[in-house]
Amino acid sequence: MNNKRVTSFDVAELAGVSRSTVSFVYSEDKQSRIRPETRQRVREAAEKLGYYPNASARALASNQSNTIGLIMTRSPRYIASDNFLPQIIGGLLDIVKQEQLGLLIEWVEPGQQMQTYLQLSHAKHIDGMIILTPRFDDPGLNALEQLGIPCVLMGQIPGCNLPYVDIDNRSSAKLAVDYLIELGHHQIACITNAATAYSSASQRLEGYRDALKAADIALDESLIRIADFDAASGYTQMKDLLTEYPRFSAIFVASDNVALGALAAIHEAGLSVPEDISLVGFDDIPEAAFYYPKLTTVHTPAKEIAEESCYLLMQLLKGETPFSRTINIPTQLIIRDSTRMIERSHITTY
Amino acid sequence: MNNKRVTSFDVAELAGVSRSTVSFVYSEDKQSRIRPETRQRVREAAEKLGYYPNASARALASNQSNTIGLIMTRSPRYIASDNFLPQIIGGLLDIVKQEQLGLLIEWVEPGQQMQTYLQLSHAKHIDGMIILTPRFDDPGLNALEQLGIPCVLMGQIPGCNLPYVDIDNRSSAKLAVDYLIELGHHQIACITNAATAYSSASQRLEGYRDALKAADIALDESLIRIADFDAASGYTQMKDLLTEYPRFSAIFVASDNVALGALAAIHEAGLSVPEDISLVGFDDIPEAAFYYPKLTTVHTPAKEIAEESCYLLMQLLKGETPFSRTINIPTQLIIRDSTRMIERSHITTY
DNA sequence: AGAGATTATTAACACGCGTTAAACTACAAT
DNA sequence: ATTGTAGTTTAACGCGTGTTAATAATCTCT
Repeated sequence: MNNKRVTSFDVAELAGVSRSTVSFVYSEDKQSRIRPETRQRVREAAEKLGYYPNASARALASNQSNTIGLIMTRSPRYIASDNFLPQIIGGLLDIVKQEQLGLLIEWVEPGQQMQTYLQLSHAKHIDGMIILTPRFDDPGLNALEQLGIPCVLMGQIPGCNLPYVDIDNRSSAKLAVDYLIELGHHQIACITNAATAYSSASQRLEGYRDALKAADIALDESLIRIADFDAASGYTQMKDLLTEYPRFSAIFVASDNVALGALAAIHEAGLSVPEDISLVGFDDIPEAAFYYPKLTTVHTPAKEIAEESCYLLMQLLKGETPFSRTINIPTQLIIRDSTRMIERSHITTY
Repeated sequence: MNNKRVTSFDVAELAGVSRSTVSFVYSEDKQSRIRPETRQRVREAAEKLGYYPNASARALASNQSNTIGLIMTRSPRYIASDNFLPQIIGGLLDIVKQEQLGLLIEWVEPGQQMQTYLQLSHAKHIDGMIILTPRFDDPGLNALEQLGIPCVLMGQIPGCNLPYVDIDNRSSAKLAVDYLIELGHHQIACITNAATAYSSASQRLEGYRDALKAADIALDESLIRIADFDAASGYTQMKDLLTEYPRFSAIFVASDNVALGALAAIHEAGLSVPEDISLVGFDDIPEAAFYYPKLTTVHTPAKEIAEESCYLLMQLLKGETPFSRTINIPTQLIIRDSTRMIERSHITTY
């Protein structure tokens, strides 16, 4: 670095105007106040000097950082193997670029939520935040709600009045299991996508229960396993299920990531999908269409969720009252090759 | 928001000290200057008032934002289906949290690189940046180099003197193809991980060429296909390869993501891996061990790469001269189930 | 041409904190 | 008591920009 930083003062000097004028040129909304030829002169001077407005100074003076935060509620270890995440990030990056915003990524440790949220919002490094996969047991959410900090949840927490964008996990899961039942399956296992402290996990599990109930199938708790976001956990849980309690002809795995592991365990046991076991996943991550077999799964429009969350947050930031503080994105069951009608031989009598 | 923001002035007042003292308490390095009991009083006052130092003001005054940027060189569409990315982000998040830094994510449009880099660094929203998968044809890199902006490449560009952290793509790829040759394969196809403008793609392709050359196998250009990061492109390219030129017994796919699509195309053609075609991937993403069949692939320590990049950048930020400005992380061939000795019947004579 | 109305520009303060150099305190040594 | 000294604290300035209220320039209309 040889030469000093270029400030708006230098630009003003070169353009023969005052610093305020330069500032006005750079705040888009009031452009009408500046005569076009003056603005042109300022822009040229800025270009010549290589002037870029200092973000920190702007943030300090205007009290907004033009940056939003994406807050994740799990540790990096689980972030590293989440194939749903890139879709969210991609979706956000798209909008954020259009809107000239920055995107800051953070994660919170369980037990530190309250402090982290408060710090993030008060430090004003970010103007607002999007919280990915919120947890029931997060005491920080109440604080956010009471303090009225701009915030959008990606996922819904019952009893929490924060704005959110989500799919209807429960009915979507029911849809998936309904389909298995429709194919003639009665003994249907379930592996969750994550610990039930995560709202999406417990809601999907509820949907599974709903479907069984609606079809008058007795719930067998031993057919339920809890996974942990990634394929490895799906593998473990499926293996366990197959050795402990192998009497099921179909399974609902509440996350494609987890389903990949489950598939591996099934193959390893010498069984095949869908011949021996029908499997329905959840999320429809881009890879699901290329798994072996191609996954029947619930399509979750990740990009849309990201976009809606972002727009909703932006409305809150502008102080506008959004049309609705809660947005539900419809899902859709995608039928591919991992499911089929039950074989006669699989039907066990009670 | 009912009450005004709490500033260091308020804390100072309540603690009965001056604002400077508060500031000293919050800058760790000079804590020795403040008497423990005074510091205690300040901390208590801060706690009572709910004081959090304003990030923008700090950044402005100290000329450092304590935030680093992760810059991606492709569009959100390709970010959304990159399963290598979460590992990088997870790795960075880990370090960044320990070091109390922020992580800002950005992407650059081709053609806008120069401007984007300059803006990012001059606006001082970030102190330095990590550029993921740099491209040969990126004119912005020169600018970064000449201006001496703190920056680390994740990936190496020949002729570019910016600090980097990378694996040896070329020799790693050679290793993979050597293994196929060792198994008796002579007709070996290749699908790249991305366009050859990305250094990793062209380097891996070079490694493929090296291996063939070393084994005196004539290079057949028609066995080479260019993919585009994701499974979909792998599927397309493989399908094309199988219809256009089906005479190969093995294939090197320079990315596990792409390999997943390739596998699907192979299955769809009624062939199987490794019986009909042996396949070696690259990256060893966490899912590779659960693909069907489990992928033989080159393990790329993503977490380590992320960590080393982060540490290297931090050294540059502190003005320290790092032990080495270029770091190479060793890779390792992981042998699983997607490769095997060639069948006699596959050996064609020339 | 001159008063009034409009528009363009500027001066001056504010944003909240880091940091240097100076001022103050307490205490030991003279 | 005075001086010296190390240890604490503070006053005051600067970081680069946004924004308001006031001033200057331009235009409109009679």
